Amino acid sequence: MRVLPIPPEIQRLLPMTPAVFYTMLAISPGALHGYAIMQQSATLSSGAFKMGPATLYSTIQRLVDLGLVKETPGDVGEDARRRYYELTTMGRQVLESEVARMNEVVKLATARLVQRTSAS
Amino acid sequence: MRVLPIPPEIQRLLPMTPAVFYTMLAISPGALHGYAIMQQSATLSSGAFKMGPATLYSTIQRLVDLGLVKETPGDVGEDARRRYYELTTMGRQVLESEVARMNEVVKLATARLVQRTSAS
DNA sequence: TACAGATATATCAGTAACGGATTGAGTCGT
DNA sequence: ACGACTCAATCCGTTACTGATATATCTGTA
Repeated sequence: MRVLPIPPEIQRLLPMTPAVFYTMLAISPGALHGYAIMQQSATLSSGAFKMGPATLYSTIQRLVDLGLVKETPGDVGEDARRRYYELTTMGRQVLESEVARMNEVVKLATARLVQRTSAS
Repeated sequence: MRVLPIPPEIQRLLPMTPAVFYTMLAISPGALHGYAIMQQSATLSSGAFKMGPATLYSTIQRLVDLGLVKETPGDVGEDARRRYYELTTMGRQVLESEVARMNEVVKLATARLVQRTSAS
């Protein structure tokens, strides 16, 4: 399987902020419209992360500009207001690389949190 | 082992931004001074995350104000400029809860990234 | 003891990201 | 045809981040 190199302007947004990460994670199995992305983000984080509409739409716009997300037509006969977004191939790779980084960090942090010294 | 509940004003900063997370992770095994925190953050992220001094010191100040980090005296006879910071008990709990969240998300995301649909 | 270079803290000014509130329009049940 | 909900979108203020820069101190070395 071929993996394109991630260009530097994309590298700059790694590690991802929570808004970027949950937005991309929400649409990773398939296209979703904005409102659904908001709801999915809350669900995926067990309610810990609630994105407002301003954050959502500005984040989507940024990701589209960067070529990580693209708009796609929804099914015919559906709510005409809905605008669907999905990951591009590069978007998927970037998300995968972010998940890999998080996986490393979690292992590292788990080990680190054992060797405690002092605190108050 | 007793675990204090995390107050709502702290919950608001979860999920953590990269700057907050790496700062806290850097000092999790024991107190470090600012400059060392900067270097550790870069090391812990394999060079992916490089914090400038402005981000570092404003982040530290915020964490001190929130009671997650406190300044502690360094060893005598050391470089007098150095100011050391360590996690408070609450800070450690918050970091632990963030790591737990990340662990969940990684599992969830790994599963999600398998069930791919389409992309370009 | 003077100098160079690395270490270390700190702030400034600007930008990027975020968040709450709100608007407005379309959908659906009754 | 009314009200409740869904959905996209933007306004405006705040928070967080960044690069550049300033200032001082420490360490080695010649």
